[in-house]
Amino acid sequence: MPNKKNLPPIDEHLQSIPFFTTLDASVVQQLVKISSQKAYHKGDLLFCRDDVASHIYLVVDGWVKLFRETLDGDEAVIDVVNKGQLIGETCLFSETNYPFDAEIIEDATLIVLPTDKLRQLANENHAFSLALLNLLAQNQTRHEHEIEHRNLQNAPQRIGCFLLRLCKQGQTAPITLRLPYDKQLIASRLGMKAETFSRALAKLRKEVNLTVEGSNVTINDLDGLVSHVCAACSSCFPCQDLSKQ
Amino acid sequence: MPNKKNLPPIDEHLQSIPFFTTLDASVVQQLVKISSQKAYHKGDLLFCRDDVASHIYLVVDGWVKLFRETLDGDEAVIDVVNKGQLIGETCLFSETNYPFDAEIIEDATLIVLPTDKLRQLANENHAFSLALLNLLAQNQTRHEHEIEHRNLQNAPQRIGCFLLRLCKQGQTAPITLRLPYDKQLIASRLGMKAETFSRALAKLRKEVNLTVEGSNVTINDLDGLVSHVCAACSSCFPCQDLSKQ
DNA sequence: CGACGTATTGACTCGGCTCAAAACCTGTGG
DNA sequence: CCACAGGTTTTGAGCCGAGTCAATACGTCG
Repeated sequence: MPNKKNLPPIDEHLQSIPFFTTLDASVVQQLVKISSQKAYHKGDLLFCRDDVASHIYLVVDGWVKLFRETLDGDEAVIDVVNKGQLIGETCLFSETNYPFDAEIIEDATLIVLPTDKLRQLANENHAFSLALLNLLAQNQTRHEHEIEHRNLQNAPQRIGCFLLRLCKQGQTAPITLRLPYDKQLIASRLGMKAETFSRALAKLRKEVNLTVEGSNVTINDLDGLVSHVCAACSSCFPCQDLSKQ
Repeated sequence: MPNKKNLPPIDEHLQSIPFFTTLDASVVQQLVKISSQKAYHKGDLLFCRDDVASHIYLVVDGWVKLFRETLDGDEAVIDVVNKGQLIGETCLFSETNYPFDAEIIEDATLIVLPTDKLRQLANENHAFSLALLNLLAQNQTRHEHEIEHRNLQNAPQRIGCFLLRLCKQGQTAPITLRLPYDKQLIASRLGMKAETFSRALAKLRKEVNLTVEGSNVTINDLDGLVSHVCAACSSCFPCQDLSKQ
């Protein structure tokens, strides 16, 4: 599954990842020393729930689905993460085993970090702990919003919200964007079924003037979309806290 | 609203709170020095969303509702917290203003901690940062489960899950417990309406043999309840990770 | 006892789910 | 270049769980 060929050096990517930019050079150097970079392909299973968490991962590129399966065979998508996000970071502290399954859903490049070394680094290096605190605090806020969204927004609104979060800060008027992974998965990511997604997107299309062609979506009336979506939310676009999805 | 009369010394409570027991005496002393303890009454508003987060709080006793309001006037309950839980801790790091409203819903005693001092302590004291990391990591896992629950469990199952989490580790056979706050709020905490709660509890009562008298609930068939509830969840009772609600 | 807040019940609506069929894509091999 | 196979997405019909609104019951406190 993983391959190691033809990857640019780790340092090169680190600049562009928010989590690392707050760290000073010496810590980054230590991180580079203990980490490696690997490429993964769509469909690869990164790890399973309850496996001992020997490594945690930082996404350089691509998309990874984090999910759980119930006894009934149902699946809950906890999150779908991309560039700049850590995977399995809770295992550095509160638990030793992964709390979910992780699957690559778009070809990905990940930085692989051994848990024990990282734990040690956190114990020895105060600055690194503080960076992690920042990250976890941000995650917490993000999760709280997620709970709110799944509670108060209906299907079309959740989709609209998802689209808005794909927009780059400061874009205007007609915005065309490409859905980052297939509709099936976006549906689960938003806590609905694929059929519901399809119908809800169609509804949204009419109500706020979207153009949909395959996985390209154009927002023709940004203000209209915002007022439709953000009425059922406690924050309003552009919701900075949530910029990282 | 808050009053200061007749409260036992802070130190006395700290022993019993998990977050503090991992800290060594010197840190606890520092915390005691900068903190005060206050009593609040049902209905008090602790703080509002977007207020500058001058203090964060540790619950010694009582229940506090954390919630958000949308433009539409709808309300989403993010969490309802009690003994041992921190309130507003994300404001130490990722943001300066409270991300939700907080209201006292059962008479409460809180330890009040000034944000700036606490931030300073985290910056100076590595052990304290590590304790916070632990806490935030635990929170994250808890929130991820919450997302799963609201996704996969139906109303009766969510109620059953709530009841199970009220059980103390190791209890058996007929367990009687008292609902910690009114049914209206439990309903919102579980992401449903009061009427739905009422009907769903009635349904659960028949299906797994509960006895309900006002706010006292007796679980007559623990295994039955567990198998009914935990089928729609990726964890199974007793789900240790979630012990703190 | 009456009054108010909380909880339950009833009748109805509606959003999202299920299952099944059709349409649409994309890539492959002839 | 077309035909076909596989997956993905859309559409349709019907169902069911949860929400809504309004009325009733219950409890508790004055």
